[in-house]
Amino acid sequence: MPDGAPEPKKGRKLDQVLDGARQVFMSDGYEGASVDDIARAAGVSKATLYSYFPDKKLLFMQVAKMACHRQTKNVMETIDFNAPATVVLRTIATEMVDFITSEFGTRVFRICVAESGRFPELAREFYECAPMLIRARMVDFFRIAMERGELRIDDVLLAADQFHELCKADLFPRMVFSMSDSFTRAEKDRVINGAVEMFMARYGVKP
Amino acid sequence: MPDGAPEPKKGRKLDQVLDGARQVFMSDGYEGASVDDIARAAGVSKATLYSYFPDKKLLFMQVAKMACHRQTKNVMETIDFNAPATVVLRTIATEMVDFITSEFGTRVFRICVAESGRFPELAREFYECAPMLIRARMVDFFRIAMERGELRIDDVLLAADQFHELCKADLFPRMVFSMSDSFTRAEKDRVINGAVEMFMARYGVKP
DNA sequence: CCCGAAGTAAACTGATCAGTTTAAGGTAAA
DNA sequence: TTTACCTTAAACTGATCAGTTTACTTCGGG
Repeated sequence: MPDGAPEPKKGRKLDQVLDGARQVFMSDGYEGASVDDIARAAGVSKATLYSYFPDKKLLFMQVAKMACHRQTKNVMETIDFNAPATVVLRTIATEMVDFITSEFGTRVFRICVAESGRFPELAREFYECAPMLIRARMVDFFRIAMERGELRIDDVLLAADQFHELCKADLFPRMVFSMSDSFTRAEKDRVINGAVEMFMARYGVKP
Repeated sequence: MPDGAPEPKKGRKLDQVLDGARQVFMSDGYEGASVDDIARAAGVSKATLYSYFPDKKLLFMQVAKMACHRQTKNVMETIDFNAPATVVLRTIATEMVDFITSEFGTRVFRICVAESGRFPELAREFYECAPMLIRARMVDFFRIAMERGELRIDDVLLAADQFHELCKADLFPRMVFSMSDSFTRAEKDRVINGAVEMFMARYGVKP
């Protein structure tokens, strides 16, 4: 059976390698991270590292993929879609905002953008992981809420994307351009409330 | 008089150097661009290049700054703020969408994000150039339209940021993650109309 | 026509870094 | 204890690249 996806070989130190690589790639990016640094951070020799991964590129791909997948677990899992629309929207918005403003979220985004030329597959993977997955779950919710008569939406995909973007207002540029590195609860709430109110004004069914 | 901003010295070939550097930086990013490549693209010797700029970093700063400034000229200059709100909003949205979906816009954004660690001043400059300038002009317009009774907005800064984000729905992630490299008029219009309708639903004064 | 400033090609320096090799040290199962 | 494999530190290779230097050419103003 041909294995098209070259999974990394198993071994005692695999997790150490991945952990060290994650740390260094996250803080220095792809080009900025030297393999010697990674080996040091992993507490492993360079030779060992190269016994697990044939080159730096594949190591990076593995780390980035795992980070993307881990990140979209747990999200959207615990939401009760039968709550009122404003409640569900507020919950989703809060999660989005918390991710956008997290150190982790910014780092991953920055690396994906910076390396999207070098690793098109990675950018694609991230895109399908984060935005698309969230979008699909939001569309699920929209359909339920429309059935309940709470929302009226013609283009559900556009509506989902719009809500997603609304959650980035002000915060996202400031994070991405290193203008701020954290936000108060009040700053976040301003954006969250703004997004929910705007969304309901457009798509909410008047009582 | 101390000159805090070290302007590049003048000379016959300065423009050639800047042009070549712009091309190569745009297509390869900062790290990816080699000075030899730039000199070749500029049709200039490496020594000449170094006679204009003391190092690669300063050359890059100059190129990026010029690109940012050039980009925000002309925009928002030719808009008649006395037209009806929906017309003005549609015009602004169209310009934003065209920029977001342009090769140039994506390239500049990508480089600013990738190098925001290496060049914090550059990210700041870009941020103040693009988002802030547009935001300021939009706030001007909001005030006029509010005076006319067309809009009612409590938090004008948030409203401007929201409109800006709405114009990125769907298109922006696809561009930035290299999922698409161009869009049909219909795809753009869908987002533009969506943004204007949503904004008016939230902030428009009912007739 | 001449002179000095500006430009050029090409070689060179020094540093960094991905990836390899070597020779030795563990460790665990049989 | 033997055997087989995993790990290690450190030296090494080869490539790339920013920035410098050198010796030579070009060109425009006086």
